[in-house]
Amino acid sequence: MSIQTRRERERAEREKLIVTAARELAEAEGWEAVTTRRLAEAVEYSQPVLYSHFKGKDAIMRAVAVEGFADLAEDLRAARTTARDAVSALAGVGAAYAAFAERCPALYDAMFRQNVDLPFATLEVPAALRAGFDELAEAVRPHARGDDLGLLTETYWAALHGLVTLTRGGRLPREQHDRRLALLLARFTG
Amino acid sequence: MSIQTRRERERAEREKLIVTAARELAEAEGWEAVTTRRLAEAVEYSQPVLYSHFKGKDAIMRAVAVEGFADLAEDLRAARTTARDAVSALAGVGAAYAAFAERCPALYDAMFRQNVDLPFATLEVPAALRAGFDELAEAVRPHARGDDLGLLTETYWAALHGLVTLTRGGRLPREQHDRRLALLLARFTG
DNA sequence: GCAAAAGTTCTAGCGGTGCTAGATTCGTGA
DNA sequence: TCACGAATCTAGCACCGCTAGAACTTTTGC
Repeated sequence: MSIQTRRERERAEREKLIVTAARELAEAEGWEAVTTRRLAEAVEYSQPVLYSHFKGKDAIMRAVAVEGFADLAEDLRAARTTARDAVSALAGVGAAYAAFAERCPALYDAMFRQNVDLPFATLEVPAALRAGFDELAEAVRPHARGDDLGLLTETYWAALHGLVTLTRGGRLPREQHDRRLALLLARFTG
Repeated sequence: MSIQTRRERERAEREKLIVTAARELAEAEGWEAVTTRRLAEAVEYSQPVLYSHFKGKDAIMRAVAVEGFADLAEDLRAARTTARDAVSALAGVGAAYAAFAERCPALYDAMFRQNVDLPFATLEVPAALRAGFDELAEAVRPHARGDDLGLLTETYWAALHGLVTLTRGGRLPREQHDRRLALLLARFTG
């Protein structure tokens, strides 16, 4: 049992190394710079090793995304629990969400912009994702009035996502970003 | 002057042909299927001809996007002008926007998801883009209350964009799409 | 009318991509 | 010590965006 477990441990460590290297390279130079050759060089293995861990490049991006869900959930939780009242809680999670996207653009892309099919609707991965969504939902709850909480949270999330992605794509001028967040907040807090 | 103008006309026609072929191929099989080789084959010219019209593949996508701005503006205008009242006008442009994104996903991607720098903030291209934004703004105006109209319109637009992209990326279940639009509407009409 | 010049389009190829088959090296158990 | 099985690498496939230079066509000057 010893040799086998050591091997499995080493394998897991190397997998983690790949994911971390991919994330760092993506954050430093964008996902288009994350090629299998450069990634293999970064972890000091040959390309085929990547494929013994992941089915392909998309699967690596997905693994990076899953890491990100946990980070985001943490940020949102911190923002919500330190807020004084219901309004500032919703404002806080909104600002935290936008700040996360700003701070880790490549990670955010892997999580929410990648076209590849993440198991969003399934039960497997989304533990951390679900946690993040629940944080949003708790912040939204006091302002739900009669509306369906899940749907309203999804709508608030979508609005944040839209603001974040349009701003980063150069479609919205960054200067007024905070004012747009404030407008959104006002409409959701009534 | 005759020969010269005929040449220019033929050149313009071929350019139009390239853009149309790119748009159709993208809509049929997605942008990842639009390679310079396949596109050249579709217009029955060799690859380098594409580069005598456009600087590169990104420039072709941009040309497709510009076409789309005009189409979208038209849809939004139709939706707004046929609405009975201020609330149904805002609902109408929202639904029209979402329908456009649903009907022409590849075109929508070129317009609003592509990372390449479209001159959004400049004065050159955005005639049609500006027209579309103005339609949104006119629909938002009656619900602006004291808020800055431009910023509020941008916020509404971003919310629509978020709903549309998250839904298409599989992040939000499509079934409840209309209910989310309704919730967004309710929050913006107060 | 015809060769030279100008302009246009093509063939062929560069360096890169994601991915993989088959050779090779390595740690392991008899 | 050595044969075996697993882990890893080398080398290569088909494709990508893009371009230099050859080949062809059209226009021009005589």
